[in-house]
Amino acid sequence: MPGQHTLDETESQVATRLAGMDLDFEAMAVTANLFRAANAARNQMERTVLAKSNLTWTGFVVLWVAWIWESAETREIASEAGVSKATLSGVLTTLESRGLLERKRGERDGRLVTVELTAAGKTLMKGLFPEFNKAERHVTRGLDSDQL
Amino acid sequence: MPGQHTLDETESQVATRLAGMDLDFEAMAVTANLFRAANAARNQMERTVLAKSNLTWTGFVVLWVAWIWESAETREIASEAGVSKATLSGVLTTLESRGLLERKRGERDGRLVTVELTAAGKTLMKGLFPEFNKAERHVTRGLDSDQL
DNA sequence: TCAAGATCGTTCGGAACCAAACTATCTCCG
DNA sequence: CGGAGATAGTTTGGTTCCGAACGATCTTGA
Repeated sequence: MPGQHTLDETESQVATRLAGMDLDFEAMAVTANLFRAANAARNQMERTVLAKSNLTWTGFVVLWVAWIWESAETREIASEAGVSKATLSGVLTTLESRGLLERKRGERDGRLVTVELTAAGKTLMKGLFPEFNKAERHVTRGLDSDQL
Repeated sequence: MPGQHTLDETESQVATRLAGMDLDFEAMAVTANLFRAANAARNQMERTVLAKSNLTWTGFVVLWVAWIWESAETREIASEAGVSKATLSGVLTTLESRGLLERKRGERDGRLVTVELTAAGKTLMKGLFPEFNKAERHVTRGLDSDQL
C-alpha cells in the first residue's frame, strides 16, 4: 500500500522542505489519508467484484441508486453518485447500450428524464450487491486507524 | 451537500429494498461516507484553489510529490498519487507541455525517468501550496463527524 | 557471450470526467 | 396570450483514467 518511501521518510522530507511556512500539517495528513483510503478501497472493489461484471465504480453507483429508488431522476442520481450531469449523461448512455437501464422522458415535465433498471439490470444488482457488500466489509476492516 | 433525499429517507428506502439480505449496513455507510467526504473535498479544492492555476487534483499531487522530493522517479510518483503509470504518463505530458516540469532519462538505468520541476513549477508550488493548505484546513474542519 | 526473463515508461483504445455552450421545456408575469 | 428567464439534459472539447500490448533496457544464468 505505501509507496517507495515509508511514511516516516515522507514526513521528514516534508518537514524539511516546508520549513518556515505557516502550515497545518494535521489537515495535510487528514486529507492525504482520506484520499489514500478512498482510492485504495475503490481500486480494490473495481479489481475484484466489479471487474467481473465489467462495471466501473461510477457505473455501479448509478445502477445502485436507480435500483434502490425503483426509478430515479438524473439530477438526483448525479448528486448521489457525486458526478456532474455531463458525466452522468455519458455513463447512462454506456449502461443503456448494455441493456442495464432505460431512460424515460418525464410525462408531466418534458425536461426531466427518469432512469429505470431493466430486468437484466435488476438481476445483475441482485446478484452483485451482496458480493459488493462483502468486499466493503473486508475493505472497511481496520480502516478506523487511518481515519484518525 | 446531500442529494434530493435526506439521509434518513435514503436509509429507510435502503432498508426496505434490501430486506432479507445478509448485509453489513455499517460497512455500507462507512464506504459511502468515505467517498462522499473525499469527493466533496476534492471538488471543493479543484473549484477554489486549483482552478485559478488551471490545475486538476492529480496534476497538483504530481507536482507536489516532485516538489517535495526535489526529483522523483515516475513509478514513485504514480504510487504516491494513487494513479496508474499509464495515467501518470499522460499527466506528465500535460504538465511538461505547460513548462512546469521536465522529464530526464536515467543515466545509470536507461529505463528510468526522473521528473524535476522547472523554475516556473517551483514558483507555482511555492505560492500555491500554502493556499492549498489553508483550504485543506477549512475542508477538514468538522469532518470527523462524517468519519464516524 | 548472449539469449531468456524481468522491469520500466509509453502508446492505444475506450470509458469517465468536467465546464461551457447548446437545445428543449417549463414558469412567471405583464 | 407571449416573451423573459429559469431549469433539465445533452453535446462538445479537452483532460484524466485504466488495462493491455508494446518497445526499450537491464539482469540473470548457462
